Amino acid sequence: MSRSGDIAVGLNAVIMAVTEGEPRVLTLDGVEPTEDLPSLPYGPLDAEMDRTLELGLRNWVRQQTDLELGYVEQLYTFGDRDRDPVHPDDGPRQISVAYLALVREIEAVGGEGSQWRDVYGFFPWEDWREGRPAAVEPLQKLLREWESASGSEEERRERRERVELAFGLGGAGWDGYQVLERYELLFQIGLVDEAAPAGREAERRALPLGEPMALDHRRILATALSRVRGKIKYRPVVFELMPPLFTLFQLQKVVEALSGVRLHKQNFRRLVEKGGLVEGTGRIDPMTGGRPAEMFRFRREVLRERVAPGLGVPSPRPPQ
Amino acid sequence: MSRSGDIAVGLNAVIMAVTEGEPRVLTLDGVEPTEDLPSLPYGPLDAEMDRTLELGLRNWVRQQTDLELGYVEQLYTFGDRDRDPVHPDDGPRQISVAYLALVREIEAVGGEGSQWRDVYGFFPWEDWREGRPAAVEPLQKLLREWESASGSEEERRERRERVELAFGLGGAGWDGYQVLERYELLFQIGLVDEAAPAGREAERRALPLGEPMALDHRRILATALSRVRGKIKYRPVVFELMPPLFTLFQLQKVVEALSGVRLHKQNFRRLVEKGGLVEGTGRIDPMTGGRPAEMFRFRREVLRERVAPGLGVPSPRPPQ
DNA sequence: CTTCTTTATGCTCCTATGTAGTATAAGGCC
DNA sequence: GGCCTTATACTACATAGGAGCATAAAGAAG
Repeated sequence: MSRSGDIAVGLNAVIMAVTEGEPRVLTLDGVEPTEDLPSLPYGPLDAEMDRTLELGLRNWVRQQTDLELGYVEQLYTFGDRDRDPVHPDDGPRQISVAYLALVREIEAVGGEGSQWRDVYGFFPWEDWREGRPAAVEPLQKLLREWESASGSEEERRERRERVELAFGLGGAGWDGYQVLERYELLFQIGLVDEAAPAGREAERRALPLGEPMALDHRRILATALSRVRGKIKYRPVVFELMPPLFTLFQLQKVVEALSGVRLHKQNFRRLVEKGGLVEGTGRIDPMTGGRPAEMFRFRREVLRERVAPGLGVPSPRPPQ
Repeated sequence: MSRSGDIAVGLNAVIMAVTEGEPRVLTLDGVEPTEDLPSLPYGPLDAEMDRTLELGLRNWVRQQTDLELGYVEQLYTFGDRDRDPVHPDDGPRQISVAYLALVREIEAVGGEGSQWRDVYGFFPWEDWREGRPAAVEPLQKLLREWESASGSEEERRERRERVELAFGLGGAGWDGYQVLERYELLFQIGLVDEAAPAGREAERRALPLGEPMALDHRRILATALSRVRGKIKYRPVVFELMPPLFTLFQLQKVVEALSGVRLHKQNFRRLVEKGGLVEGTGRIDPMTGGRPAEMFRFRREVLRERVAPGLGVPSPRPPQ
């Protein structure tokens, strides 16, 4: 493996938490060469010091933010030459290996400029908890226009397929898992700020297209949200985001926050209890409203008992 | 992202096909510094020429093997400092981004030294099509010994949990998806050739531990098999491995080959037909034995109609 | 103290899906 | 024709997932 050209390897971290019912991501503001856009924390790989990529990540996250990461998994490696269309390539080729980390609640975060931000501030169209988000309708209209604005019949069909797949316009409903596909489609069409900041400002400003991020960081965040939504179904990763004791309703709220849909309360309870994912402790919650709720804890043993313990999210069935 | 130390970025390809009912992987023999062990094809990233990592991969695969890749997805990025315990680190830090590619049948492969090999030759314990593989029993016995061979109570419990999780010794059955976890466990225990070639030869030779590969390539292959087995459930990737027309039985054999388990014939048929994954063409197969079978083709439209079209593999329920 | 509101919890019904077995069809071969 | 093989159809049964109703237990309002 010899090297052709100059290459720099960096590590990106998508650090997520859910607080007060909102999924949050840790961002840095203004520390980048990319003006004032929020960015994901990242650092270079220290080829000599870091024995593994993941350890390297943990190290500089600890240094920069005083955060001790628990659950960490590798997400994806981004290495396109033109990762930042605004500032074209100069200097060494940037490869960055992105990681997803889940932390419980919002722990003390040191480091100047680091800040928790709502994930759905970057993807307003992904939050279906209060019904169809306002962003979806106008987006779908624009996508339909883009479909028909193509020259060849062949390309029109291709476009149509992509749009229907990503935005659930075909027979299939909206698939919460396809966060990345949707973002990339919007990016490619040039609707998203990062894509073409010089054009179509008026059109864009009229739409709820979400806050932009530096470089391709919003793409990385989309990848992270896709992964979390997928993984929650067959691995008990939610519990990485929960305190040791929690009520079933709190747990449900966290799952809803991540998956972006409302869940049926009774069925959710049945799912986690009969699935052996949690066990009751006699204790009672200091309450929120009505009848007090029991506090539960995660049952680690479930990992040994079941093949794919997770929290299924209802597959959005096609309307009708 | 400045750089500390010297780093080289390479691209690895796990190119899989299924022929005559066996999953195969394209390997190179003897072109490596690592003696005669088979290795996965790989090449350096050309920082100047390759616009994206995936295009870079496609380029040198085409050059080296005359193979035009269709379906390609990124697998994982390997960057541990000691990826090859036998030949300790010297020279630049090696990062390699591994990709999974699925090709139909065995197409003409140019390039000297390239060769298709059975995947289960590297992981004999993963093929449960003919019932429990011979490798499993002795392996489980050794794993149990390793469990109890620990000093502290705490560590013993940890080991037990890992073993039960990976090898289905707890209440949960064998999970076909955990290929990587199983390989890493065997590696860590030192049972696998790549791990400690100087020790325990006698013990190892008595066991069906699979052929070794160069460097950490067997780990990469394990990652690929995990991914394929997982993905097959919710995406119609099998069809990347099929010819345009096929009988349902042929399709079933390919799914069985990848997932490593036998499937119920009638139910499989119902699954793919009622799931809208395929459509019959009036044509009849030139046969194999009994009654002639109808030829089917993949229905691309299913992507638009269903959220997660795939071929569920029965979850191995705990015996009793 | 009673009533209302709120949240927690228990239970039932229904449908989709998954699993397994049985029966019939349509070829080749003796 | 009888017998082999494989394909295809249909049926019975268990279970998981979805939606709704009913009851329980707290605080707040009157």
